[in-house]
Amino acid sequence: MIYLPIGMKSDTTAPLGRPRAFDPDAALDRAMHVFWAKGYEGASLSNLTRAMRINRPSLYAAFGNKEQLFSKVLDRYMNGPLAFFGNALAAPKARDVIEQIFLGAANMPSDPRTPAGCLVVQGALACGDAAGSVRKEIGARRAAAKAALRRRLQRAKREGDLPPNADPAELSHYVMTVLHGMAVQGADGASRDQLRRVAQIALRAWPKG
Amino acid sequence: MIYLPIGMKSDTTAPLGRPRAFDPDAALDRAMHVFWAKGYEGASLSNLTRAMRINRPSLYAAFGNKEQLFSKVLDRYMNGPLAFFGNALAAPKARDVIEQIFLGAANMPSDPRTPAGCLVVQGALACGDAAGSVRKEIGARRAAAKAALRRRLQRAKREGDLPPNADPAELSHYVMTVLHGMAVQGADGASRDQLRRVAQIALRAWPKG
DNA sequence: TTCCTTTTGTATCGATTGGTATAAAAAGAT
DNA sequence: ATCTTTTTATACCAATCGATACAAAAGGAA
Repeated sequence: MIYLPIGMKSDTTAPLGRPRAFDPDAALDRAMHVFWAKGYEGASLSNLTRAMRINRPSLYAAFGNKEQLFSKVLDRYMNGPLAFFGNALAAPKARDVIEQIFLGAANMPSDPRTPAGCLVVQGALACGDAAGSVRKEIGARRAAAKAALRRRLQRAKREGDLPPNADPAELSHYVMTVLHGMAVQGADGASRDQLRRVAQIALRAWPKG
Repeated sequence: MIYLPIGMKSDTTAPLGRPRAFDPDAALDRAMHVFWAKGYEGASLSNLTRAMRINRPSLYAAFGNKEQLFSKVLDRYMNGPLAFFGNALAAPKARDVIEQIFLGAANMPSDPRTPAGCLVVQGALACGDAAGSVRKEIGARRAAAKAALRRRLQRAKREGDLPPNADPAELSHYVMTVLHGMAVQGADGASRDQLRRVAQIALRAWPKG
């Protein structure tokens, strides 16, 4: 047995066994589109494998099962189409944070090849008992986003970026409400311009400097 | 053959054949709760018949099939839990219309025996191909509600109840966005008070005077 | 009673669901 | 070349899906 220096050669060589014939990330992207368009329950394994261009055993070997595949797709969705949310939190002023969040959501229907609406909203809002854990996980993602926004607004209040009578918890609740509502409008086919106008009106509710 | 005077006796006598052992409206209410909690796809025929306390052939004889049952449930839902929407349109001033709509939505989680969220939002937002027509119908209901609100706001503008620069179409779009967002919050377990506070903030976006 | 009509309960239909057993194929290791 | 390891493809599994066939049951009409 020879102990190789860490990260010199062993991790650049091909792993043992027959190599994969597909790119897992590309397959995840295709699975994301199916879940996005049909929801967790509406997406069957036949739908998924056909879109991912792999067969069932490959899917189970690479991603576990349908539920774990959905979870990995969710991770990819948060870091992809929903990355604008985390980026917006880095804006210097609270109002810019909100504006970026609203405009980011309004820009989602920009890619016509992308399904309408938001995976985190329409993926598993109401579902059967078998999908209960998926429903809880997707709800936890929504709750985490709201909590991150609330913390950002709490910071803004400490910095004097929000009026003393402003309530970060209530404001974050309002912003998430508009955001989720825009997701439903998007699922109904609302255009980017329509969503932008809604965002503009929603911003009027924001507390004045 | 004897021609009876219309509405005198023939419609008060029991119809031919074995009488029904269940109340169709009560069965519809029970089906509504199942669809409301699990969505169209997540509600199986076994779920439905167990809750409705009838067996499959009775369901098909009385309501057609699953899709037609859902449609009848939707009608009942619009005239029941969602009646506050149509009532709100009758308010004399536009701002009161919106306030009643928001507060009516906020009051929906008042009955703890009732499922969380809104059937018209979470019933079939994203679903498989088999439920495509249901998805279209439920989307048409949302569009009809938005159109009714838009017409009400157009009337308000004609009556001088809205500023000249206000756009009824955009405002109705905004109100529906908040409304649908509140439905998602409700599905996530938001309380009546939380939704009321959101409604209060959302009202700040309404055009002044 | 003897029809006639409708509902009820049981048992089942073919199709589809998520998930696997199995063996051939494709690579590196020895 | 042979062994090992992993992935591929085919075929299949039990369970559940929405939907029905069938006959017994329950009423009014004659």
